[in-house]
Amino acid sequence: MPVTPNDERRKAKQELILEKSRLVFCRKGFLNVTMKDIIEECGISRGGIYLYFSSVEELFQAVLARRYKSKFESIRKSVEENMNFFSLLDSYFATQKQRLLHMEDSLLRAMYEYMFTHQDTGELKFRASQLDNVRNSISEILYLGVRQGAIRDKNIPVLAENFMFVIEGLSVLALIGGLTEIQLDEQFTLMKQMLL
Amino acid sequence: MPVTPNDERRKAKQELILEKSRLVFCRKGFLNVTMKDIIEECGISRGGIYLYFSSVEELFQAVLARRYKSKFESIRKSVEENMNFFSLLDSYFATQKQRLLHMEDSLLRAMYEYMFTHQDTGELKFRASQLDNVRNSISEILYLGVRQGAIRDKNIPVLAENFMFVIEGLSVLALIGGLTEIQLDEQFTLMKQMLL
Amino acid sequence: MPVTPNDERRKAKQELILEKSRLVFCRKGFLNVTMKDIIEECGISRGGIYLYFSSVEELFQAVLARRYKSKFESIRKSVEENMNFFSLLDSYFATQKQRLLHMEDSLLRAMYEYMFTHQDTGELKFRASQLDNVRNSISEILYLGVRQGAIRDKNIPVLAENFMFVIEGLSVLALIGGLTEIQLDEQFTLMKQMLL
Amino acid sequence: MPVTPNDERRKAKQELILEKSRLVFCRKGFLNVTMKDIIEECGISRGGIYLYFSSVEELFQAVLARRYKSKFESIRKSVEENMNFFSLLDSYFATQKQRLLHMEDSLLRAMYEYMFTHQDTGELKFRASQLDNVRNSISEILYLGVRQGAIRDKNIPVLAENFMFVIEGLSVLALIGGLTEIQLDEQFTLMKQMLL
DNA sequence: CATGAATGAGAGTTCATTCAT
DNA sequence: GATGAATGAACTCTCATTCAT
Repeated sequence: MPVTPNDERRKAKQELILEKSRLVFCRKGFLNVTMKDIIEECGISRGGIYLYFSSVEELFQAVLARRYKSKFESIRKSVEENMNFFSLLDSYFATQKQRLLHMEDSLLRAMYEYMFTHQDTGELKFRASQLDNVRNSISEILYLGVRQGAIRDKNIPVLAENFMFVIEGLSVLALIGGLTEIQLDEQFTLMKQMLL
Repeated sequence: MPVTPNDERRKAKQELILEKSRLVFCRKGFLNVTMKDIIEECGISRGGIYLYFSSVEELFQAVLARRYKSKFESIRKSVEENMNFFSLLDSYFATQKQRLLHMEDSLLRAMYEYMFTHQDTGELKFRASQLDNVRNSISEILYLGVRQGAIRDKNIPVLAENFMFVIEGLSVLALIGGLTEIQLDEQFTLMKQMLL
Repeated sequence: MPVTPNDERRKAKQELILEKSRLVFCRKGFLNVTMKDIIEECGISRGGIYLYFSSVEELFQAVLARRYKSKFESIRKSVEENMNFFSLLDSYFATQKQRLLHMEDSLLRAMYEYMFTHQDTGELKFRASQLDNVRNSISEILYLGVRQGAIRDKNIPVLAENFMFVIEGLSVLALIGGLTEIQLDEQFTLMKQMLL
Repeated sequence: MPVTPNDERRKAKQELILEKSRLVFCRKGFLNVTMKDIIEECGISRGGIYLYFSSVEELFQAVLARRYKSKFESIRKSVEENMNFFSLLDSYFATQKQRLLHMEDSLLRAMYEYMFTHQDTGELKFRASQLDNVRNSISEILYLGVRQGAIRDKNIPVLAENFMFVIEGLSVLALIGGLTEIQLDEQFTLMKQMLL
């Protein structure tokens, strides 16, 4: 709920709030976060937060928006630059591996909590669109492989979606704390085998 | 929770509470359920519920425990009876399909909500053990296929785990409302192809 | 917001709350009254009041309803019993005089505050209907006088309304503290002269 | 409120604030007006208003003071000029009628709200003095009628006060939305009859 | 003088949990 | 055992007022 425009200090403060809030959401998820948590982390006053965000929901959406703004840009870029398929695939898997092994820094838990409790309000399109992004990214990578002759053009969309589902499943297991590096490697290896 | 034994009425009442509560959890998930919802559905008094369960958490755990007690029994039985592999696999996929297309009757949403908000308390082993069950069930089915010569014995554990992850991913998408029957069929078809 | 019916203790407590609240409304008007004032006067807990009334508004309406339930009954009765016109008129004026000279025990200030701040919500019909009652009471008294031949049947409705307006004006002055007994007597005397 | 003199800009700004505030008070009454409403209507800054008025109360008092400064001047003038009594009376009633039928442009609602919530502070003498003005104005008009031989010199003070009360009663009804033009005309007609 | 970001007291409301009956 | 009235901690949100710039 911005009150007045054109102010750099405002922007800076907003940025501070978003960053501090992100830490809170990573630590506590979404549902257990109260405005009190936010203001304590930000060192701001009880009423002050409302000058920037009028609810935890709005704040969380802003945190997500900021976070995932340009996450899939680099992949697209690599594809356009016709990077070597296997390198790109390995790089993609490596990135996912990093993410999955360090869930404590991730907003994913918060996002799930947000999703499941906001089913009715239609605001969960956010996560759906994120999944779209994942699928599209994988899809682009696979089509790159096809163009480079590295893999056969056999049902790429379904394959991409399969990888997306596996990664989502891995994410859930990671969140509940039962995912090992070995399991991860096994799955990524299997996925690569599926391409041949 | 007093444990005065030899009281059938107590058992019956407990059962009633669990069944009614299950309906509530299916309808509202876990986090939006209050004691009021429970007691209203059960027609029990506000204080009375505490004679059986001392918190919504405990109640939910009991509901889950009752629910998933003998869910994987039939698969084990079919395996022991050396049922035809492809029939069993199709049957398993059909069961999953039913479940995934009718999430409104399912406790899954509630379970996710419970999981994500109870990370710290170590009580999320429950879901982990459920995933174990899924993996083991699939694993048993696949080894049946191997024994019947229907598929090759190639990395069955990893394959079973892969299927588990895919199903978990499908579940998430089902919960956020973006899963179609076509997507489901595509994935199940793909999984079958992977076996050959 | 009653939760359960048939309970005498509930009725008694409700009655207690209404009576204590009335005192608060007399003392502080309507607008400056908070739930805190109410619970402190009632010796009830913060949440407890919501078991009976879900807002100060609802509480105030209940106080009014209880208060003015059978206020105009006695007049009607006297009219039906064909009481002597001048006695009834004097009695009516005496009652009003008592009321106007002891505004500190009256809900009138609270009612004005309620009225003026609830113009839009259509709930101010309450005061309008009270004014109706005043007018009707006066009207009945005057027509009694006509029937007894004490006064002429000359424009009774307008006259009754005039008296109502004068009394309303007197009430306002009483509330702002500028009304003397002499002024009152002068006006009542004048009104009587108007009838001849 | 600093009183740095010899500053015309200050005077002008103060005047602007008073006029804009008056509009707000007419529109929203007194109690629902916040400093935010004022500063938005005035286009002044949040802190700036405090350079001129240190509270909504003070501001409202100033608005009233400005408003009713010379309201009764014209009547006095007409009386001094020995204007025809019946013309002046009709003119006075016509003015009142206009006011009573267009309460939405009036500060009266705001004034009542102010009065009733500021009983203790002794600042409600303001309205009392306004009523004095009304009574005095009517009184002067009636004495003019006596001097012109149009009416008898019979209890003019009490009669004037009676008219004042009726008008006050009419005002209240007008404010709660139940006053019709017919009722008004009836009362004004009745008042004229009382003079004969 | 003027600004508007920041403050913090305090209002309303909900709900798990207790305890006299 | 069973009841449900009562509790009070915790939460969200508003707004008059202050103060560094």
